[in-house]
Amino acid sequence: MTLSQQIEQQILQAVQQLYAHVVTEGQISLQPTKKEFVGDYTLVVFPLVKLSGKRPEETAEELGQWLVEHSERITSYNVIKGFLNLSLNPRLWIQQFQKALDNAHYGTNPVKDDAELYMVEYSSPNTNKPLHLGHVRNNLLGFSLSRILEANGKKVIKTNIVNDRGIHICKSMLAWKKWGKGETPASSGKKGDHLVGDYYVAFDKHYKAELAQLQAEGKSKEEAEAASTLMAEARNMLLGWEAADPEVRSLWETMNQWVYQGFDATYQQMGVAFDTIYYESQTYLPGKEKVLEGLEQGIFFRKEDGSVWADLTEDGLDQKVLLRADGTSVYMTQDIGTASLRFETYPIDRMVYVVGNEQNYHFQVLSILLDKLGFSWGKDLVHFSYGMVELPEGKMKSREGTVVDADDLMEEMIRTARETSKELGKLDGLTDAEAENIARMVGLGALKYFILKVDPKKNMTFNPKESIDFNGNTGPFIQYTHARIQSVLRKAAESNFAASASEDVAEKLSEKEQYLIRLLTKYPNIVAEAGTEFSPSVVANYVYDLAKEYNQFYHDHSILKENNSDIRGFRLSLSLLTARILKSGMYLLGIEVPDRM
RNA sequence: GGCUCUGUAGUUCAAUGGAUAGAACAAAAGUUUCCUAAACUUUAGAUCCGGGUUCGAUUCCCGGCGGAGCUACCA
Repeated sequence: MTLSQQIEQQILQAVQQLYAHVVTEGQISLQPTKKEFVGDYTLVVFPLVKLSGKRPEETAEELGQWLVEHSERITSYNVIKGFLNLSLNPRLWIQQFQKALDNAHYGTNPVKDDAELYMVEYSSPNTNKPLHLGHVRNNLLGFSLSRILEANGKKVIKTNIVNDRGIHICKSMLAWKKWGKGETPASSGKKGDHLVGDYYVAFDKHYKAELAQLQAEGKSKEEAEAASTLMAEARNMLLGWEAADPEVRSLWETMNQWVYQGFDATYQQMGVAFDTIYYESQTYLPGKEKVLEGLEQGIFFRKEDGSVWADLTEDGLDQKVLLRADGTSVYMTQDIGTASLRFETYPIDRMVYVVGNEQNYHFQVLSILLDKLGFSWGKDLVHFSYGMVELPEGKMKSREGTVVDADDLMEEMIRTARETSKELGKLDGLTDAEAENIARMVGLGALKYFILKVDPKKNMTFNPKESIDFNGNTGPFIQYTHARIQSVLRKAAESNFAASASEDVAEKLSEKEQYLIRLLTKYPNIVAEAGTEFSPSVVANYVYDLAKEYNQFYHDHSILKENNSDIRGFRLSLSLLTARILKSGMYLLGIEVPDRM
């Protein structure tokens, strides 16, 4: 039982004794006392005045008196309006603190054999272009969420669905065939995903030129699109792919391999990984089967043109196409296939899709369709829906060249970190490799923290030129605090100063120290909240608060120069636990923290 | 039109229905003989509008207004 739960129990008793009413925990509103008031926990008494039949202040007074008399834990109280502030025996806090210190994995729960299995899908790229800013948010959220779930004792399988087939892929292939002159990543020195992306852009450019030409000849836009030979060739290539034409398949495999090598490099730099990867080319056929089975069972229906549909009007939605008139599959078909394959392979308890909120409707429909098909888990799937990343000038548009490339962005962040470190003279005495590693951690830390501190469901604005700072509420601020503590701990070790947590210091603590202890002991609640809310931002905001609080403490108190060894030892413990929690919290965000910077 | 999300300082973000709405950046002014100044301190600055529920509303409900997205035989 946690400290606050123990207090709650005693409040329940107090209410029962004083007012002869049995209340449950849910009716009690106990919260940590705000900084500007004296006390540890605050009981909001307004909800209880009906039971007491007295004014709020009077009720609070009575409860406060009873609690001080009957509880060893509560030493004093004060009443402000309807708020009863309770002060605890300071030794209780030292005990809590000691417990945290003794647990190397404080705040997280071990994953047991019988734990629930969560599968988390994220990233989900297309193989026709490199990853961009939108993918960055997706990847960071998916990866962090996986770690948060693990910290809450869940088994997690991280997965990715790669959209590796379709007309868009054929466009890149066709452009390469026409204008590539045999260029390869090796021959050009380009990253494979960028190289393929360049041909996707090249297709678009030539296609536009062709349309302009046709329109200049007097055709309407629609006529021009219908008459385009380029598009016809691309479609023809897709048919070739579907028919397993060896030449098309061979080119497809070659170019996809280039892309995967590029993606792997990006994922590695970003620090994210997957346990298993699915490819649309392997799941669309099983998806078709499921749809056709559904058709036989009368769950779906066929229109005169041959297309297959689901009627969701009873669910308040529209009709949804599942197979085109020519029998080919759509996005939904493939997602049905992927889901059923996954559930056949793994004993999944919860399927979590990390996908942008633009697809809310898609997942609403997917859930219903899976349920109709008889998959009991369908209605339980979780769409972790996050907001778009917008630029100051609005949405990213590849046609207008405003897409922020993931590789460029990371490189830019690391470069800035490198330069800043150099300017601040932080690199003295470090090898080049050490300096570079720090620049990498700091640059990526700044980027990741910037994105993860925002509530996932909100759209966010990203200004490539101004957004990312290294001061204030940022990743580097937290990393810096950690490095600073490590420096103190190194020096303490040199002087043979030991960390300790004697209860005798309890009465001697400053307000800052007391507050820091309270903040530190909140960490398990934060991890739990992040897990139930599916929200890395909860962790991000907490580690920032903690770092800020520690820096104030650090500024106001001497650690190594403190003569009283109990106090010095305690401050060392405080530093130690802060560093450990900062590191742990940042780990949950997928952010590394350096020991010096 | 319908559905979903969203609206907080100049800007980017916080706030289980609770006390005087917190930070950061930008602006102004300070702190280095002392454990890392990527730090610390101070000043100025905000809940889109109108109703309702409540002892209490940034939060919940209704109605406006603004922003984003979906409503594809693209993924």
